[in-house]
Amino acid sequence: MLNYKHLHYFWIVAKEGGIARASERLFITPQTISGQITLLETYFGAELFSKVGRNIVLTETGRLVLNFADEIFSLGSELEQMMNHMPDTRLKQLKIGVVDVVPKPIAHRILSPALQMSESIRLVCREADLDTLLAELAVHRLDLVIADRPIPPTVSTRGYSHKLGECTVSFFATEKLQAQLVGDFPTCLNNAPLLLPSSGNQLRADIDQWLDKNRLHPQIIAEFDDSALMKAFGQEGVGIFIAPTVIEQEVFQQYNVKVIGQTNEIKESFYAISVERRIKNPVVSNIIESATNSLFSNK
Amino acid sequence: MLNYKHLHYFWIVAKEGGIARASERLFITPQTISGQITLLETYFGAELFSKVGRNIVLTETGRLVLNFADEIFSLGSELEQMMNHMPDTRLKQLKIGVVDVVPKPIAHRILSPALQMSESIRLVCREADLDTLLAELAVHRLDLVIADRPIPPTVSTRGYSHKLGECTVSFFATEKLQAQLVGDFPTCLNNAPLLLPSSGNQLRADIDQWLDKNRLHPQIIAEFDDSALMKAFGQEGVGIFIAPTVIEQEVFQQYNVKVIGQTNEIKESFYAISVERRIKNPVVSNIIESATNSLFSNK
DNA sequence: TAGACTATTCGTAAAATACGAAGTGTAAAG
DNA sequence: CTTTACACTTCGTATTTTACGAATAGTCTA
Repeated sequence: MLNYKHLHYFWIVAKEGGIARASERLFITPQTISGQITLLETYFGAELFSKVGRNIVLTETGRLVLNFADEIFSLGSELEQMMNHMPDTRLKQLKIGVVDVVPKPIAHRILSPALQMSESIRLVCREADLDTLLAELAVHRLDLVIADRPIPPTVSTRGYSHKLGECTVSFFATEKLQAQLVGDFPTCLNNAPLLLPSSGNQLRADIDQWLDKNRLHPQIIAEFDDSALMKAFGQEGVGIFIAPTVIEQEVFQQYNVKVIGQTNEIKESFYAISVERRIKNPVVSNIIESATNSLFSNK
Repeated sequence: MLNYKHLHYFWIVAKEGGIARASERLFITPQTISGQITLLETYFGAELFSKVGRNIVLTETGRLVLNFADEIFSLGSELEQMMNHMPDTRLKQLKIGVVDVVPKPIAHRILSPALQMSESIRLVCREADLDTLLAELAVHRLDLVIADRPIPPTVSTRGYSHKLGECTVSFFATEKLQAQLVGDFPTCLNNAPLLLPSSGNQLRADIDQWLDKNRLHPQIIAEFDDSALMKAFGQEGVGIFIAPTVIEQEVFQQYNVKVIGQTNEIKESFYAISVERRIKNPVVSNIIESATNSLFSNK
């Protein structure tokens, strides 16, 4: 096994041009360095330095080795530098995956308890589709996944879904678009332009079922994986979109739209998915507990 | 100072996915590895692994460090591999610089004693102009320089010139070119096409002086740094060229030309230049001795 | 030729690394 | 639900590696 300490001494000696100068820089006596370099030469089975006068100079082989040492130790010091400039990572960081169909204000409500806890923690949020996040959860790259549905039985990943709560949804549209609608809600949805979550999401299935049951036939303009992107389109008056009733206020403010109707028949649910049945991480259990108790209760 | 042994254990553990498996591969007990990795984490001031169940997994920081470790240790094993496949470099290699104006057959004659010695040595020849070679000699990248002149006093480089011998030169030309010449040698050189070593070489200075003294005015077609290149041009009948008389045979055979004349007034000398006055390398001293004694004596 | 300088060898001291014994916590099997 | 097996860790001690002081050998400079 190559001894990197020996190689390091060799490197310094080669760069300083002598054992004496290297010893001054390393605060190590010359005889030690000399000995260690001899050991390295024995290991390699090749002379790295040759004596000339009272000095030593690199042999051809030595020059070859020096090239490698240069690369190796510059990588090493790069690594050290990186670690020095790292914000102290020993304070726990909590890695959360949020399925992109979950509305951002909801995600914020669910996660905010983590930031209000006494211990200072770093929240690391990652957004993607459910499959991707479950895969990362499986290899412990995530501590928790926030989704709009429980873990699908078709997925091989092990995991436990904790229901956080459910809420009704409202339909939003810009004032201008609202004026063009004919009839009352929900009849007015017929032939109206509609923006929907993409297939495969729980909410989408519920919406489709509800539309079917009520014999409503809107014009589906677009489908989105990301709820925020959908709202951005909605803000431009492209179509009607759907969001949880509890975040009406945020949606009004942020997107400048109005509610055109609301139904109790569609419920959007939210789940926290973890690898372990019994949550051990205190922060995670706090999040789940808070959400279960008060997320959609009296707010 | 970063401990590369610790980093190496970290690397194996990360790649094997656990301390237990790493310990089997390294033939080192788990408790040692565990301890060393803890030391590395303390040094970095960051957790590299986090426990999950009874296993450990990389933290975000750990993944970052792993990237560096990957590069560092693949360089290391590349280095080891290189050293394993190296022809045993402990057998001495003799690095010789040959000034390019020195005719190749002469260089071969001078150096051949080195290859016939009992100890097996590797001869490393480098060809360039005198200045370049002297610079490399100064930093001990060469053991000896073969030149056609002693070390110039203008050069700051320290070094000692050992005269190896001198010899007369002959003028060569293709048969066809020879037929076109008018008059006897050396008068025939007037207006004849001539190929010469480039300025700055000792031989060139001698030739110029000789031409001047004999009131000869040849037509100088081209100048060459490299004697072999000059002969290659001569072979094509472009002009007359000059080479040591002692290698007439080789020149006839190789370049298909004939001698048109010879003078005792121009002598080409050869020198061995070393850094030390007293030669200590036995092979080098053998070369110098052999050349001094028998290079141009009775061959 | 003396004195300064560089590298080296040797024996010993200090530091690091490795191991055995024992302990903790987790997951899987009975 | 208990038992067993497994993965990692802690502690004290043995071993190996690394570092140093003293002394040697060779080289350059004044």
